[in-house]
Amino acid sequence: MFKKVLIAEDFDSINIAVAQTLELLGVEQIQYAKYCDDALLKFKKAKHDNEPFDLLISDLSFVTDYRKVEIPSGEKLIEVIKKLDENINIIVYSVEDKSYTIKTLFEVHNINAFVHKGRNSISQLKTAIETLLYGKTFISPELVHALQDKTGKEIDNYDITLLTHLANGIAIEDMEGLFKKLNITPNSKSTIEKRVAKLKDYFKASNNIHLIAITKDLGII
Amino acid sequence: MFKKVLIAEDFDSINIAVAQTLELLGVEQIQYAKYCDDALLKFKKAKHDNEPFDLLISDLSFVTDYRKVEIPSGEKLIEVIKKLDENINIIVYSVEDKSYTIKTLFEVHNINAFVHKGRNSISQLKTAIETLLYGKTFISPELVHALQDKTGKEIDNYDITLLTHLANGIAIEDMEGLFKKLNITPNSKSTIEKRVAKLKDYFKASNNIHLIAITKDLGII
DNA sequence: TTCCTCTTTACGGATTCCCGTAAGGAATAG
DNA sequence: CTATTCCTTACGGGAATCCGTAAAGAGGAA
Repeated sequence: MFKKVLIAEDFDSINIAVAQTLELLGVEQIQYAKYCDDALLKFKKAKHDNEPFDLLISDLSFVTDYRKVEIPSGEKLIEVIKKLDENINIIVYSVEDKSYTIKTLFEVHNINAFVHKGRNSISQLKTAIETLLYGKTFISPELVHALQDKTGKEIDNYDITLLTHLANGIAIEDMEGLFKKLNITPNSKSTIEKRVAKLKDYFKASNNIHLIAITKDLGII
Repeated sequence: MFKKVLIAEDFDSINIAVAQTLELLGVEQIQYAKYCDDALLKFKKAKHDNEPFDLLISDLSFVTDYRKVEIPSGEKLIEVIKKLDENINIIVYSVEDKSYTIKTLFEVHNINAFVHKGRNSISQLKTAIETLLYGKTFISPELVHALQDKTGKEIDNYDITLLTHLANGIAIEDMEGLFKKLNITPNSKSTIEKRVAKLKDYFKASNNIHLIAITKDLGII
């Protein structure tokens, strides 16, 4: 079993549950942090003391509050920690279900497991930990499709920028001028109209209002 | 202290933490349900057995999965349970922070407390429970502002219906016919246009797209 | 009733959206 | 080199929107 585990998670209730789970699994040393910055500090201190963590369990999104932070997200935290310790095991424990994000975590950041917060996530977390001990990777069953799914690959940053400005009340009429000012290309009214039409087609929206409602519901903007 | 508490919450990790908290507070009987439908069943059974719950702690949003459910949300669950037992204490434990939603919960559904899931929500939950024992209501400090927010007071059901259909892609052109079919008055294109204009003015939206984006963000639709 | 006010309808013009077609330009293949 | 393809840009017409004004209807008070 892992000896020393670090939990990075902002919600106190989830911290309690994960810590309890680790205890029941026989983990001897459990530490947790509600901010990524604190997690990094604890990680560095442990490494410096020659008692490094052998497992990190991290959330992805952290609520921003009054406190000013350096590391805003779990993804960034993982990136930083991986640079400091190539061999640490990492489990992401998150509500995230976007295939693009999950794919990036495995393929770019080399995480070992992705456990999807949900109705049975604690037992999945246990399974993930045991799977890691055998040197294998784990992903929640309901998300295995995400690794081969290509949804989201077709929506790029340009689309998201466009949708965001649309949702902020910018008329397509004015989008051309705005994009030119922001140095975003392509920026002709015609191409912008075409791109919006493509998005409407893609999301099966009947008009621009519908499109914004749908993409907001999907959390794309 | 409360004797018998029902938890309605889909995430297992949060269920564990809330149950542990209740135990530490000395609650004797704790039951939990991961689906609203199950929560209602347990509630009815307890009432039928003459051993009713005296407190419900409920989430608001429940992830939909393969299972077909009757009650999709915590709000609906609260509505149903309140009809069966006028006097039950209700704590909503949710990540929700939209003032309209929170205000509705207190003013329409008469909940007793709203605890905002976050970094210190478990201690807030304890405070909420103790506050309820004194017959008072509780809301997380970071959300007290939500209750005095004026937004939503002047928005009636007609507006919400209109906005919802707009968000579903119905053109104003077709709204007149739809409203007549649904026996909603007023239903002339002109009046509908005026109402939409009023809403745009109220929410400071620059066009209909912007309007839908804003009202979706506020949780009105 | 008559006056007054508020709401609902009706109508029209200016603007914007929506959706075609077509031309211009860059990259690639043969 | 030309041919092809893909992307961008230009332009125009019909549809829907946005935003006025004005008329018709509903309800209340005296």
